[in-house]
Amino acid sequence: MNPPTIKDVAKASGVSVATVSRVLHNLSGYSDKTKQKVLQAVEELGYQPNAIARGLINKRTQTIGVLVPDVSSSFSSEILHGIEQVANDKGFSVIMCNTDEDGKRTLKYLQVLGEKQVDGVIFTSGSLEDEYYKLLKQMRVPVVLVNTLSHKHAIPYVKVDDRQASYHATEYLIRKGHRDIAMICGTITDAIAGVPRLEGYRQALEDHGLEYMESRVGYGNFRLDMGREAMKLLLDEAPPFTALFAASDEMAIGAMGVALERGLKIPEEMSIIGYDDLVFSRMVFPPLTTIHQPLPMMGRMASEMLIQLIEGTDQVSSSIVSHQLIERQTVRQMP
Amino acid sequence: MNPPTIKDVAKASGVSVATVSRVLHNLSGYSDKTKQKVLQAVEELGYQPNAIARGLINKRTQTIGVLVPDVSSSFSSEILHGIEQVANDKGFSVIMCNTDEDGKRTLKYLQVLGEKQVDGVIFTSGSLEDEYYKLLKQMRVPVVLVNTLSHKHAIPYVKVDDRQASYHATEYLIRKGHRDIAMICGTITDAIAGVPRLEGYRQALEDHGLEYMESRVGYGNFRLDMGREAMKLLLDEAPPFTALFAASDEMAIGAMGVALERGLKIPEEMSIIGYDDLVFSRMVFPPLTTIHQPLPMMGRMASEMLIQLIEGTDQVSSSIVSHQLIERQTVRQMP
DNA sequence: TTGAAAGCGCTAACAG
DNA sequence: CTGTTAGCGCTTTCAA
Repeated sequence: MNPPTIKDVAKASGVSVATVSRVLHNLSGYSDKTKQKVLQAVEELGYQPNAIARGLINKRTQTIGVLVPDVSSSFSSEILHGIEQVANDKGFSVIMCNTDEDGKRTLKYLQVLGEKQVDGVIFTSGSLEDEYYKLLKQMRVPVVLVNTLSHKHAIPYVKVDDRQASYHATEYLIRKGHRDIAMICGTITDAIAGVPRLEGYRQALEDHGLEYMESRVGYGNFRLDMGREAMKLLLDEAPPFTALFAASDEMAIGAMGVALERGLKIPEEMSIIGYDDLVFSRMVFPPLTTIHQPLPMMGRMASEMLIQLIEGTDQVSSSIVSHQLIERQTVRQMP
Repeated sequence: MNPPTIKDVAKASGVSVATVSRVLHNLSGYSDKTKQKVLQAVEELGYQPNAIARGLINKRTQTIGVLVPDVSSSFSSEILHGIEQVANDKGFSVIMCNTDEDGKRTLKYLQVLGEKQVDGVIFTSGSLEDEYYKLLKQMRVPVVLVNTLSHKHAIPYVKVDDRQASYHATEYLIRKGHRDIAMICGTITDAIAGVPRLEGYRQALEDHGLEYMESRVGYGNFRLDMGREAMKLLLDEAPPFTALFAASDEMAIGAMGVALERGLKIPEEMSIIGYDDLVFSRMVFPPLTTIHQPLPMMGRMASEMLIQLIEGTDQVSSSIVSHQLIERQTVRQMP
């Protein structure tokens, strides 16, 4: 048999569907006796409201869509976790969309989210292309950005100040007595996460009277393997350096591996500072000193903002969350 | 204005909604001319079908629910990634539910998934309690299990043979010449992932004429910190050992950290083999030798099975996927 | 080749 | 306090 509907409950309890609906929503307008009857029927039939039917009428699905570049990365999944947490608390489900950083896929997801009538969407990490924006606009639902932002469109976001954080990391190395500091930066075509980090590094160097040397910066894509490659290149071809700032923990750890393989002691002979503070950064040995981004919290904040918007708040303001420098054991104090 | 509906398209193209529906679904029964008109109207209005309304009628939402204990863990998110991938390919969205291994939350999620009329659910890692089963049954949709199984209920699953894999890991250590082998096993109350791994270890020892010593097994909960604690205890109180088998990579890495902190060289003075092969296990230094579980693939398989079931296949068979021993650099060949 | 109409399960006036 | 009814946007007979 088919699952029981509100009609079945009505019949079983001898009242109308309207009344059933009323007691289900705790509205007023029925006697205590009917309430009992209805509740009992609900119980007996094992009735569950149909959220689809409800959504059709309310124009609310209590569902949000979240786009992430790669769920299986620690980075994305920590944010996702935060998002899911508050969404669930506030009665929203999350449809998770793994874009693979692929435009086609992203577009398709947006399309589907639209058709599924999600109440809002959270877009994480990556640049919000015009095409995306167009679709998003078309779906007429609130959007919030996490770990990215749009210069072109006024969309609320949650993000740390990369430039400042990079500056902080570099300056820390300088304070520790390092004067020859290399950097492995992320995708350089990435205006959001790539460029500002490089700038922060450069600025810190200059502010402290240290020369910025193009030959001391390697380029990666934030991932481990590119961190390794960049480190090899740096070690082979750059002017010698005693410290390295990597624009992501993955790259830092990759670089660390290369250094260790070459017999360099960390931090005695090579200091390394990362960026992100992924969960496993404290697991490696020696534990990685890094810039902490409060990923789960950023997810939670985004979720909260989005839901406020959904519930009718006109405006929420973007949030620059503060990073934190976590000292562990990969940076040495120079004599 | 409200988003355009099929009615608007009908009006704009001067035909009935039935006809619009027909061309949208590529059914037969309209002239080429009408088709053009309709398509043009769709285009002009920017019409998007409403999947909610569609779902109400079809009793199909093209959505599945996935329950994971902790998205932010590498373990869960790798499986999730696999699931999402094929789901998306086959036109399904995934609602992700983070249970936190909490019964109440799980129950609530199941409830919501039921109300949202998902077409199926995938349950990962953890024991399928009777209460869960009851709700699942009530929602009348197919279910598949990943990285767990149910002895009580006949539900298809995808899983590696833990006992065998543990045996394999232990035997490998023995082949490498180790005779004093400790183990850190997972939650011992976990009949699915805990006990069998311990048994495999024990069996391997016995089959090779080695004594199984209760004092050489530590207990953890699969997580890093417990791995650390267990290792400390083992190092302090167990009879000396040259090799360790940890029932999860996290614990292996935790144990590795402790060994390293105490000045033990890995693998020269302490060999370690893990279990899972999480992405970061190759990132640590030295890279971890471990039992590989094809997590993303298991996710993909589960997704495929579930969708087959949804599309009407009567039965699918459970799948014991094979593990693989990945030799990296944490196990030493004894002289 | 087309359209009218019933109805999916529910909510929300409106009328008693 | 309670029931009737008109949709929500769509699919699908059934007739034309």
